Amino acid sequence: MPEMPEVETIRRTLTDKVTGRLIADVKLLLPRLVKWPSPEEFRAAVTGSVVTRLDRRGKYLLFHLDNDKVMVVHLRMTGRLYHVAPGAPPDRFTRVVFTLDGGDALLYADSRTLGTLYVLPADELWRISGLATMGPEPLSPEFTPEYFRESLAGRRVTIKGLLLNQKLIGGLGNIYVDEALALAGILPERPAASLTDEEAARLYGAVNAVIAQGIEHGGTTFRDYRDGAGQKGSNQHHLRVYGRKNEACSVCGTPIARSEVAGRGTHYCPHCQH
DNA sequence: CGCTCGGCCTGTGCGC
DNA sequence: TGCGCACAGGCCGAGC
Repeated sequence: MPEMPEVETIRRTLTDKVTGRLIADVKLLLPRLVKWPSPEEFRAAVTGSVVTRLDRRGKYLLFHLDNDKVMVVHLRMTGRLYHVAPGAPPDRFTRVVFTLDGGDALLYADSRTLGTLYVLPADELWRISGLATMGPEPLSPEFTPEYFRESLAGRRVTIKGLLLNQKLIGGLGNIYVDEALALAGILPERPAASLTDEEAARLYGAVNAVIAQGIEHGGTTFRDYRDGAGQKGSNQHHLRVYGRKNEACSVCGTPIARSEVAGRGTHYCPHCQH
């Protein structure tokens, strides 16, 4: 579910709840979600450790532990990670329970069970290929207009497909790609290399803008997404095209269209985007 | 190497 | 009301 703004919101809302806290117990209700090492080793490594820092890279959350290991969580489509008080009502989709020393807990819930968990020595994070190959993130110093423009050169893939490629830009997903293209006035199926320098500059600014807006509004909740306190985001009220098929474009009134680009449901304004 | 497609899983909402 | 189908915010690996 979550893209960079959602994962960043989870990180921000969870930081104070977990930093400096002892993980007293780990219940793996669905052990196959642990991708590295074995579920037994995962449980042994995490139990009894203290969280020293909570980081994010792209859509990955990184819990640094005081045993020089890092617990890595990727929520994929429907994962949720949130803090609950002692005795809180159970989440129907709870897959992992991290009980903290105060009896409160960090829950990992996931209806489609596509999420992934790992624990690794801090210097072996390269074992997670998606982390090792991730490109620069929007709003980061490495993500420059020049980097973006050069990334488009010679690319025959659609501009939407390129924006979704985590090796080139880390953290974008289906919602924010559609939103950035709408803000920039560019059609999703355009070949990446066909963008002019002016269009590339506009899209660069739009990518940063929609991500910043998503974070500002605490993420986009359509169905499953919740922040680290279990609360919904509000960015769904500020979207231009995503999920608005047949609704009037806020700029020109033309009905928003939906098609498939790069294998994903795609929303755009057929009048404003070229 | 670049790119597309199928697969992974389960739940929900819609049309009939 | 019940049923089948389309669709879902991500990513990896196979194959062209």
